[in-house]
Amino acid sequence: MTYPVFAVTVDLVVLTVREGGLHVLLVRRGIEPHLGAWALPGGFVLEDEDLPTAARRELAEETGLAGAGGHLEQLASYGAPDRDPRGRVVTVAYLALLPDLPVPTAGTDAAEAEWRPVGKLGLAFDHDRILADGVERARSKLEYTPLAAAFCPPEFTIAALRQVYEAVWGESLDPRNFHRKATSTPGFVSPTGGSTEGGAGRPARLYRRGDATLLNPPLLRRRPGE
Amino acid sequence: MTYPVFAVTVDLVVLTVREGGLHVLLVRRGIEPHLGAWALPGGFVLEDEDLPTAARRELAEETGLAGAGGHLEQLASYGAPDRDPRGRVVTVAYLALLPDLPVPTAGTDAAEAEWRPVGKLGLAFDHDRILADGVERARSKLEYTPLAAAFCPPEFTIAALRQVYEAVWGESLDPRNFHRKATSTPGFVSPTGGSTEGGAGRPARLYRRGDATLLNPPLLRRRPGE
DNA sequence: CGAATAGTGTCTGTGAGACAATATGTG
DNA sequence: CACATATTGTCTCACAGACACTATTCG
Repeated sequence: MTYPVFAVTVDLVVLTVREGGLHVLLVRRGIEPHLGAWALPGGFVLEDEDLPTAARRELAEETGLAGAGGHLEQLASYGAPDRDPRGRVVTVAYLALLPDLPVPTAGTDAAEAEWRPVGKLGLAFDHDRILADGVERARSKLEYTPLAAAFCPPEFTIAALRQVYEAVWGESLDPRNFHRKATSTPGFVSPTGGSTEGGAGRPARLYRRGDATLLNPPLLRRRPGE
Repeated sequence: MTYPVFAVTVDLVVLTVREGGLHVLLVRRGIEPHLGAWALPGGFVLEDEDLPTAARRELAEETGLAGAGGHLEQLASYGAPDRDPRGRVVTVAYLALLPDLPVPTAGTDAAEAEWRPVGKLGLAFDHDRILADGVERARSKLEYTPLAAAFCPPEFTIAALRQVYEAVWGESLDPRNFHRKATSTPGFVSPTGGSTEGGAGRPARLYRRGDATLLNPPLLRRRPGE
């Protein structure tokens, strides 16, 4: 008895916060199918390569940045029979959260790459769906984990952390209550001792990411209409 | 340029609550590799078959039960190069939550099938890891979703629902506080109007699953040592 | 009635959210 | 000093958890 043959790819939902909004890294496809369309970065899993390894390799190739302080996790897999005209292709999607970084370099298969605000983007394949799943995952994870810090540089202010929440959730939070919550939740952030300088207003203390993996208690977003 | 060829399987973490504990459905393998070892039920994805379709088909084949009131969702994918000696096999694991049902019938590839309490089981392939991920997912989901009802028959009592939580989380909950919480959280359960009869003590009202997809506020478990 | 289980009421502590007040920089 | 931003304090309400109490059935 024989079984169908598949190709396996990894696709990346690479998110960052810039200009007050959540942005995703897209590449313009340089090969068929969907030549010229925008798509999530990704590529085939190689012989003898594990899935997380493939994801990290693609991330490095497409962004030129080896997960500098960011976060990478598996999102979900997609394998509808007609999702790729070349044949049966199952893609394992990964979600990456990165600090705001210079415009990425295009990879081998990609003619161009750029950050785009998340939304209805008309991407190649089933990438709109994958992006939507990734954004929803990121929104949820900010509630229960300290991952918002993955969007920040190694040292950051409480205000910067709050702006991450505001950008990802698309709602504004009270700076005073957020400050108290962030600094009092065990393991969320830890002070570096340093402060900002040169800006307007009182200097802010700097923090780095704490050692907790789960926020307790969580930081729940407002649930619209429930 | 050519790319590696994979086989794709779906494996199922099928959980139920029986005898006060969380149990997983295992099959004894009837073919190589790992002939005779216990493993999660699963099989190859067929030509022209979507991943959720394959998962539902395997669930029906291995349990003889077409998701009667239960719940099925994708868990994660596993694709280490050496996870299957036959070659590159990526498996997409699905998590199924079912009410307690009669002992399942063995499927085509399985010599036997039975419910086993979850724990360290020494399963074939990387199935111990997959099982652990599935159990952890189930534990988390009970906090934020009304999925505990997927472990119950269509109509159930609040006490039965509480026993699901106690079994999955492995801790005991105050029946009175749980009752108030379950009945006051919007969309968690809705009364059928009926009651139990014949048992000891006051009859309990019957409920069915509510229409909420997310519990608000959530029902948080005790976090050990955080 | 007594045992058993279902369901309600009350109290207390914690934390979220609204918002006043204070601290400490820059121009 | 005026202004801007950071940080702390106070008040109130909602809810979790502890637990007394009432309700309803069976034997």
